[in-house]
Amino acid sequence: MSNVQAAGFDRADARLKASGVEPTLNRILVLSALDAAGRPLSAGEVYDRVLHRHRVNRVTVYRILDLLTQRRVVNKVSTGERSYGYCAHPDDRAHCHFHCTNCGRVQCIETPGPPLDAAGLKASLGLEISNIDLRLDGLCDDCRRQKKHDAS
Amino acid sequence: MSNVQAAGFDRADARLKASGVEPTLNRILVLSALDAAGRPLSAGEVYDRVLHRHRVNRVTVYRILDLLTQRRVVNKVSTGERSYGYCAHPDDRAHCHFHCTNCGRVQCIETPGPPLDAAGLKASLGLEISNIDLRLDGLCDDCRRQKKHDAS
DNA sequence: GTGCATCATGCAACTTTGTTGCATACTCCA
DNA sequence: TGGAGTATGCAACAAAGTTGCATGATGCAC
Repeated sequence: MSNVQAAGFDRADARLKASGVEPTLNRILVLSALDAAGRPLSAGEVYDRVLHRHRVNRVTVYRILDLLTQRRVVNKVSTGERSYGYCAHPDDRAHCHFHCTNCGRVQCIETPGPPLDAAGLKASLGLEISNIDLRLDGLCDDCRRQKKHDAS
Repeated sequence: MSNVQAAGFDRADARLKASGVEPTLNRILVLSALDAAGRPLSAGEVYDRVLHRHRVNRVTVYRILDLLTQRRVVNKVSTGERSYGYCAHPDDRAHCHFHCTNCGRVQCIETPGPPLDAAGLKASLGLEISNIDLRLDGLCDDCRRQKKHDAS
């Protein structure tokens, strides 16, 4: 195992413990896969990546993702595709997600400031808001270049 | 048929024509179901409502919803649940969606102003953004009251 | 150490949601 | 009338997620 991987495992282990979640091997593998990806992964993608290192059941991955979402270790985010994405963020920096309608890829975008005024919204609506999910759809750089190239 | 229904059909018919979509009976029924609901409906819900008036195939409903989404007659929005929601808005007023994590219901929320600075985001990110999907998760009024009641 | 409770995982079967391919029916226009 | 294009139906399929139950591991009391 490379040092990078080992460090990822340690980090995942620590985050699980800090969140009061028993750091089993499967859970560590799930969390470090998400962490390493740096973008939201679907449950299926997480499953594939964990399976690559260790025999695990699909249902177990779903259960772990549910658990981590509940404990707020990971975020469950809309991807614009059929399934939700899961995304592990090292901190609570303001960010949202960009979904390319052409290639389907989703990436995290760190906005300069909070993209919207959550506190103001909560106050003006009088609703108890626990989570905000913001997704932008459009063409990613690659696809835009590709289309320009095709057109010329 | 009540006058309200008839008016809904006429309105749907007009909107389809205005968007360059052939106003078939199925399409009118789909659009007026969405319009009457006043909140995002899943494809399954739309199917049920249309079926209630007229024999139609499930696939046809999916195809109509896709078509209307493409033509921007309806919005496809994240619901926080397993399936996407479709929502017909009479105009482009700023709005987002609220998803109750307890009962699962989704409602449209018209925000006093645009909830976020779309133009600014587009400019600062340099991405071509065609759609913005903003969802707030939390407890709706009913569920909050219920929980308070249970606790006391 | 033995027995018990609790939790994590595996497995199979199932449900829900959405898609595809192909056939049929309808509409419009030459 | 006939042919092109579009809308719909139907069956089969695929993907994503869930449920119920069995097994295995871990920790604690005795």
